[in-house]
Amino acid sequence: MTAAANHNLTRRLGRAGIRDVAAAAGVSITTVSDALNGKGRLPDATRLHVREVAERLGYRPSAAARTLRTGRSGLIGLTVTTYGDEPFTFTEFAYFAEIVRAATSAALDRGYALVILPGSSQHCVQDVWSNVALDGTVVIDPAEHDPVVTELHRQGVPVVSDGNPGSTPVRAWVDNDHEAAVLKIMEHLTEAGARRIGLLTGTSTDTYTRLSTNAYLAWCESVGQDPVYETYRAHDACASAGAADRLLSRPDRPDAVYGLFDPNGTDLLSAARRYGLRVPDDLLLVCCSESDAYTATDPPVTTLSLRPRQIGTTAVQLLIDAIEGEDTGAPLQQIVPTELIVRASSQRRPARSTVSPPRAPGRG
Amino acid sequence: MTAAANHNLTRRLGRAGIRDVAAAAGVSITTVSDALNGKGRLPDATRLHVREVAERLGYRPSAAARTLRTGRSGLIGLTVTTYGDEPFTFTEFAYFAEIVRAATSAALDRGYALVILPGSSQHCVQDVWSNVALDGTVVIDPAEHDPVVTELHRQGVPVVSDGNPGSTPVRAWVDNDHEAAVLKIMEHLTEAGARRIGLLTGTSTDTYTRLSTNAYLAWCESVGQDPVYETYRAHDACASAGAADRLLSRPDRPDAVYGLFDPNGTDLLSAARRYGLRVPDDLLLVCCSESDAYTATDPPVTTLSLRPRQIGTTAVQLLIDAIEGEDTGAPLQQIVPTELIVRASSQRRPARSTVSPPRAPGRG
DNA sequence: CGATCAAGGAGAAACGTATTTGCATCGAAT
DNA sequence: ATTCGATGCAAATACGTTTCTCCTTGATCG
Repeated sequence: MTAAANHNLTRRLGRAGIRDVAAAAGVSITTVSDALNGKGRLPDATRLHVREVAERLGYRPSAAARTLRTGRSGLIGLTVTTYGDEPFTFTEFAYFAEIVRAATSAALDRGYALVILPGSSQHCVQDVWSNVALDGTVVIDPAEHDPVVTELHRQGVPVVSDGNPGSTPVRAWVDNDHEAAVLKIMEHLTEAGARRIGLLTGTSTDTYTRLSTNAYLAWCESVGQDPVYETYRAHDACASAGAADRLLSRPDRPDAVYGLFDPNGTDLLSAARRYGLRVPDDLLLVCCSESDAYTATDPPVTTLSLRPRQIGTTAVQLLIDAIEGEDTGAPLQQIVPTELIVRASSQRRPARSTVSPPRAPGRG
Repeated sequence: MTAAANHNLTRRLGRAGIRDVAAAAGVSITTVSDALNGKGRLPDATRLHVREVAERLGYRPSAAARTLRTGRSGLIGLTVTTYGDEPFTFTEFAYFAEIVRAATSAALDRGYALVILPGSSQHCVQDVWSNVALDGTVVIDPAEHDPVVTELHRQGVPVVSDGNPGSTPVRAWVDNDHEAAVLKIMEHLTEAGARRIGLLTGTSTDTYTRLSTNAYLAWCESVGQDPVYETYRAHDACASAGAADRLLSRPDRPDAVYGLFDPNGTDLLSAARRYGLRVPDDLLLVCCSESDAYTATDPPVTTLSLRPRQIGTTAVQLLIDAIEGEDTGAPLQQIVPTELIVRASSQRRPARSTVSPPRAPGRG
């Protein structure tokens, strides 16, 4: 009597295991495993027979057991900074949502599933993180010496980051060239006739804010313009409007503005309306956003897209390459180009049909 | 010599396991497990000592082993219908994104992680689904006799659905009352002065479309209005504009329209512009959308929100209750109320300050 | 003084799979 | 006729936990 047959007598409950299949097919566990996974040397007859029996019994291999045995779970993590209770920052919502969407898709395409995990600041981090077996993780915008990344690295879990990881040890990373993006926008506005370009930026010290602001300052220096900018707490949903207002009420009011964050566009638009400034005639406007809301504003606003879909996809590709040990020769650092979507707000003399006529200043 | 100590001699590679901790602490494996999990009856001294040793060794329990042993993975699935390569339908993007966001958050709050999985139509479904051990799954908008749900049910995995599951066997479900929502909108438009209300609806047979359309037809019957509606393939990104155009070019042109899908708002707006119709003066407009783009259109458009955040949260709550066997007494079917966000497009005489003056019809 | 009991902890059996090793059998080659 | 390699499959082991059972040791009580 085989072990499988013996086992078969002892239990009748629960779902069918590999042992049940072996018993039912009259073969050993090994043979079942080999037949189902296409390994070993078995004649086609055996293979087919085993598969047929497995099918009939509705056998599904236990993911947990397989993971334990092979050390591979087929799961990759994605951590998104959480503020308060909600994952994803509100203001960067469309950006994160697109990344998640693209990353999920890219992972599924290669047979992996994606798990969304909380960022370092969560309370019950330890719990949830250590309760799931990950083959690798994508970390969005890791802080310098990020504890999550450090821990993962210690455990030998490959990490790919979105955003320059600094000295944090990651396998690869992907990012935009934020300096180049700012320069592109400055050039665009200049060509559209801007004389003094202002910036709406944040107070936080994350890489994106820092690099972009510095690029702006450097550009100012290079063209001999005095910097004109206002900062605000970018993660405070209400603060944007105030900053926009401050920027446009300055004595040295700019005739063009670039806003680094998503809500800046609408807030600048309504501030401009309050001060009787026509866009784009009196004020050129660009903001960084993934939202399609700016196709329908009055006027439509030129936006800079950071291409979150490509970022998500690329990060996952790099991660899975690392997991599977495929040295694809792809550079370990990939730069995703940004995309400037030019709309009416940054063109001085566009086709006028869709642009509102000048109107008297009123209370917005 | 204990088994743990014995083991300690034999292996020196890889990460620390529970055995290594036991050996280093001079206790048995059982004691380590109990100490770390707060079980068994141990004096605080032992507990502390074990924890300290575990910490020093950087011990992290293997999620796979724990899952295998306990039968619980701490993972819940979320399946989102995928079209082509991308998960989430484009037109319903904001809706799905909000559900995912809220579901993720709700899951994390209760110590679970969320895995996004492909819908039934994917090619490699079998692979990815059976490679991850799930404690339960939220299925969005399951089809009648959905194969994924059926299979999960067979495996004893609890399922909660968003949308009436019909005869598909789920543990609980959550949905909006789509009929009530349509009636609410009809009343709102009527109060705003609408005489003939039109509908922009889809050709597909999913529950949402069907229920909403039928509710509209029933309402027409009850008030004695001839139905005025156009249908289009709602998942075709470009088709909406054509349908909006058709609806407004009819001889029996409605003086108010409700659009069932997200893009309908902007498309109706530009169609109205093309035909020289002022919104809201000549045409009242409401559409179902989660996008905040409609706060910034000209004029802002009244939207119906299906409250995807509450849907996602509730679905996850119900699912985890089912997983943990907590009969909270909560009804197994929960209705999430919809929210009508009234903006200028459906108010005949609003505060006019932000509304554009009438303009001559032009080519949009 | 022997029996009872509680505290503290050790042993060992699962959980369900993948994999390594090894045992037969059989045809062909020496 | 013996050896040999190839073929088809079974047994056993390991993956790292959790948990059930049981053992030991002092202390308490009748």
